[in-house]
Amino acid sequence: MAYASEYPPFYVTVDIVVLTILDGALHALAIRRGGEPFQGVRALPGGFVGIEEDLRDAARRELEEETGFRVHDDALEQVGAYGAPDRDPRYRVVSVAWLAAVPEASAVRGGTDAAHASWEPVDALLAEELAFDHADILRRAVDRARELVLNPVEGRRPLAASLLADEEVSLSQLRAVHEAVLGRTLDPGNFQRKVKSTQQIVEPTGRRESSASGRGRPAELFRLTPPRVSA
Amino acid sequence: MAYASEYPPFYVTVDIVVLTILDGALHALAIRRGGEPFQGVRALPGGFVGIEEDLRDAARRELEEETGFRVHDDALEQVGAYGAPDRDPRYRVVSVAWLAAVPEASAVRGGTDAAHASWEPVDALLAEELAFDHADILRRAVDRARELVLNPVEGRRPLAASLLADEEVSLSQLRAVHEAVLGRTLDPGNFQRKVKSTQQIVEPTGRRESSASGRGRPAELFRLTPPRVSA
DNA sequence: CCAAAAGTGTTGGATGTACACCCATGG
DNA sequence: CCATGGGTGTACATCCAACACTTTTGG
Repeated sequence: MAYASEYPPFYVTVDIVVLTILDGALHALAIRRGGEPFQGVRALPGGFVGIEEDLRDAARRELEEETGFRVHDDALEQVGAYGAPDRDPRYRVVSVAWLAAVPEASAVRGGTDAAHASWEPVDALLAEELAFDHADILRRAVDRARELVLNPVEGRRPLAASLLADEEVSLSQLRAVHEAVLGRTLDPGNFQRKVKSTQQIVEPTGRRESSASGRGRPAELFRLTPPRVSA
Repeated sequence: MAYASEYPPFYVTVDIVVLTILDGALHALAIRRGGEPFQGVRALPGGFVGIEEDLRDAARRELEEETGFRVHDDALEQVGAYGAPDRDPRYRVVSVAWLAAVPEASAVRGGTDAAHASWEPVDALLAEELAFDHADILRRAVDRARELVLNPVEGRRPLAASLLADEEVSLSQLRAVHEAVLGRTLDPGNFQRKVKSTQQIVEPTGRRESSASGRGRPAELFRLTPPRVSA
C-alpha cells in the first residue's frame, strides 16, 4: 500500500436498530455509554467493522454479540451511511446503520460488550437524548420498518414475521405486531382480508387455536409463509 | 489517537449516479477507467472523501468536479453504502453511493478528473459490464429515481424538476421527463390531472407556449413549485 | 343469556387507467 | 380541411377505510 498515505483513513462501524415487541409496544435495543463522549447517555448497539468483513456480516456479528440472536442474512436491512465529520469527537468514523427485527421472546443475553443492553420503548428513546446521531438513525429505521410492514418486499421474510416467536400464529397476533410497529390500531376485519388475499404472508394450516387462550371464538392458525425463491 | 491502531483503517469514497435526459432517454454519467483494476471498463464517477468533509459534501464536490454542475444540498439522495471486502482488490474501501439529477442542457465540462466522462444511456450501461459493484449501485439508483418520480418527497425539489433546464415548462415537457425516467409512456390526459391536482409540483403561470414550438395547440406554461418550507 | 373475540358482508370514497372527445394551432 | 398535440369528460376497476353483522367460544 504505497499510495495509502495519500488518502485519509477512516474508521467504519455499524450501528444496529434491533426492534422487538414488548408488552404490545415497539422496543429497540439500547445501551448506556460507559465512557466519554456521551457518558451515561443511551446509544444504539454497534461496533467496528473487521478489515476483512462484509458490512452486513459485521452487523450480524454485532447483533449476535449483543443479543445472542442469529438472524438470516437477508433479515438485515440497510438504513444508510452516517458520516458527518464531527459525529464522533474522537476520530473520523463513518457508520453504516442497519435495521433488524427479533421475536418477542428474545431475552437480551448479554455478551461481552453488552451487559448493559436493554429493551427500551421506541417512543421513549425518541423523546430522550441519544448519543451521536443515533436519534436520526433510529427515526429513519422506524420509518423504514413502518414501510416494510405496510408493504413487505417480494421474496424476503416480512418484518412482522421476524417479530413473531412462533411459526404458527393467529391473525390477531399478527395484527398486534403490525399495530405495535405502526403505532396505531388496525381494523380487524380489513386486516384479515388483506393478509389472506396476498398469499405472501401466511398460509392456512386448517387448525385452530387451543381454546384455552381467551374469551372469544378460537382463531384459525396460520403458518408464516417462508420466503419463496424467485424465478 | 493512541488507540488508533487497534481498529482497521478504511478508505471511504463516494460514487455518484448522475442522471440526465438526452434524446428523450435516461442517461447517466460514466467514466472509462484508465488504470487497473477494471482498466478500460466503464465506472461511475466518484472519489475519496476528505478527512474533514461530510459525505454529502464530498458527493457534491465530486459532482462539480466531474460535470461542473452545482446542485443544491438536498438534491443528492443517498442510495446506500457498499463495502464488500473484495470490492476493490487494491485496498479496503467503503463507498457511499448517491443519486443526483441535472438538467438536460448540462454539457460535461470535464474537470481535472473527468476529461473522459460521458453521458451513456442507462439501458446500455446496465447491459454492459461495469467496474467494481457499480452495476448494483446503478440499478438501485435507477429504482430509487423511479420511486421518486412516482411520488416525490414532501418538501423537497422533485427529481423531475432537477432534470428540467427551464423554470417554466409545459406539461408535455414534464411528462416527457417522467416517461424517460420510468421507461414507459404515460397517458397525457391522466398525467395532466395528476400533476395539476397536487400543487406540489407545478403552479400555473397563466401564459402559454410561444406558438412557434410545434404542430398542435400551444400548451399552458407552468412554473416549477419551489420546495416549500415545512412548518 | 351475555360479553368478547373471530370472521364475513357491504358500502362509499379515493385513486388509477383507458379512452372518447373537444380545442387550438400550423400547414 | 386535416393532422397534431393540448386538454377535459367519463366510465370502469381496484383498493381501502368504516362499520354492521354473524359465528363461536367462556363465563
